[in-house]
Amino acid sequence: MNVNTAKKTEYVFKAPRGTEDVLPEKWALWRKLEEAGRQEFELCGYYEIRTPIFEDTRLFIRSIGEATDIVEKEMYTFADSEDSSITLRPESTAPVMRAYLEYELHKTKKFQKFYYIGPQFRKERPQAGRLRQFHQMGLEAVGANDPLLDVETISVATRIFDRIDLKGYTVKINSIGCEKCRPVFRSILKEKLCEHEKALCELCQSRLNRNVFRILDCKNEKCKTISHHMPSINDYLCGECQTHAKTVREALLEIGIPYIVDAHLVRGLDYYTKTVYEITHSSLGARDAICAGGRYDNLISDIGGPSIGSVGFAIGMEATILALENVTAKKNKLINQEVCGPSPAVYIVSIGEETRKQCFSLLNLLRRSNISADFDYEGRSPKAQMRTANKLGVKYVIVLGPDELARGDVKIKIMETSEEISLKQSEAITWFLNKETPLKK
RNA sequence: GUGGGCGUAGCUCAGUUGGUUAGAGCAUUAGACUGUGGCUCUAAGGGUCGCGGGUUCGAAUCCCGUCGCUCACCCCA
Repeated sequence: MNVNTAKKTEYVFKAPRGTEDVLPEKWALWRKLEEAGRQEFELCGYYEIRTPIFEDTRLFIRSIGEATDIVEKEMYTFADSEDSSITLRPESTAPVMRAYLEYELHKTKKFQKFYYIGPQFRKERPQAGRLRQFHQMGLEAVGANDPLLDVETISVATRIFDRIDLKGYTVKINSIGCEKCRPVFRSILKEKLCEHEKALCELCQSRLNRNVFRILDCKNEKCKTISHHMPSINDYLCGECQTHAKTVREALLEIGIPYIVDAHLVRGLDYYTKTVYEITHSSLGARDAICAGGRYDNLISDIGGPSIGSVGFAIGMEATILALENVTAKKNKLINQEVCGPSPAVYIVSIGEETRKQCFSLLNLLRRSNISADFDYEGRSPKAQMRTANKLGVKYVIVLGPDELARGDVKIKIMETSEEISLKQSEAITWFLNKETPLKK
């Protein structure tokens, strides 16, 4: 039966807006990135943590900030009982911190390193590299104030990108001060910008009261000129923040990670302090960040824990994969083979209905011996089965028809050379197991 | 939430100032080779031209609406 006979109008369901299916042919890229991440995280002493996909809504309101866009209009929030509201996580830092506090991990060991990989949810209008269900891979180093730790996290991120061979990324860093110096800078900046209020774009005028720092990031030419003449946060950092920033920059230089200091790099969330950074990729569009992170010394106390400094980042997996595709000329299929290898190693071709049972039995013997194998479930002609075997890229085909059955043997065809050999059925498994190239998955 | 662009076969796309029965390549299936893959040749299947309305003798083509996708703005790990 031809699958195409179904009328298109019968397919009424589509993946919800802003979500994406990762089809098998593209899965290899995800797997490559995920495995590179796990290897690097674990190499550096980070342990995986898995938190729920949804949390008490109040956790995000408290950590992200009530007046932010995320909380105001982008969260997937719903009631799960009369008096409790839950929210699909829009980010994972707060959940990780919640777990850290809930199990009082800081009491057994103050300093701990975690990593996570998983989906996040935000109800935004989708665009390049931005989805409503998106995936992040990130780490949180909790409970230490050492500036070298900030550098460690940056180095982990860059090595993950190096592992997947992603060329062309840029590390941008800045310091946004702490709860001592940041408010001072904020009021000075606001005061100076108010002098130019009328020259600012409409949006920036409203930013004056909501989020002054973002004006520094505006793309409007007029605003750019104005903000160019504004003081830099770096001139207002307190002694401690200055030393911290200096150490971070020197250490980056020392371990050979190129970076640029971007005084206009600001983070929207209130919990960031001191070091903030972003890794961008030039091949992406307007939304060019593939990793963002920084230090957050106030978050834990904000959600009811002790005053402990931490630093973390999140890698946007969709954006990273987009960037990787942009710089990789190869087709997805090739990458697929590279990562997952041809599957399976052996294909069994049955001839005639009466041999299928024996073939199926042989298939299971192979699999029990850890040899990857498959066979035809569509009852197709030997020729068609061979074609399938070829497309799969198997190294060996086992042919079992009435002739072989009568003699009690099987024919093995080595695809690369077209050479065929006959073996007793009982010897076939041993023959495969003795091959130089392991056939195990 | 705001704005731009685009919707033709499974995929990538042609389709003339509006004119008979809407095409190609790739992919799929099959034959040439009825027990054997790749290469080649041949053939077949696959379309409500996103959907609805309008203009017209006549619409894939023009107009309006709508839905979807996409890019950008806003915002942002």
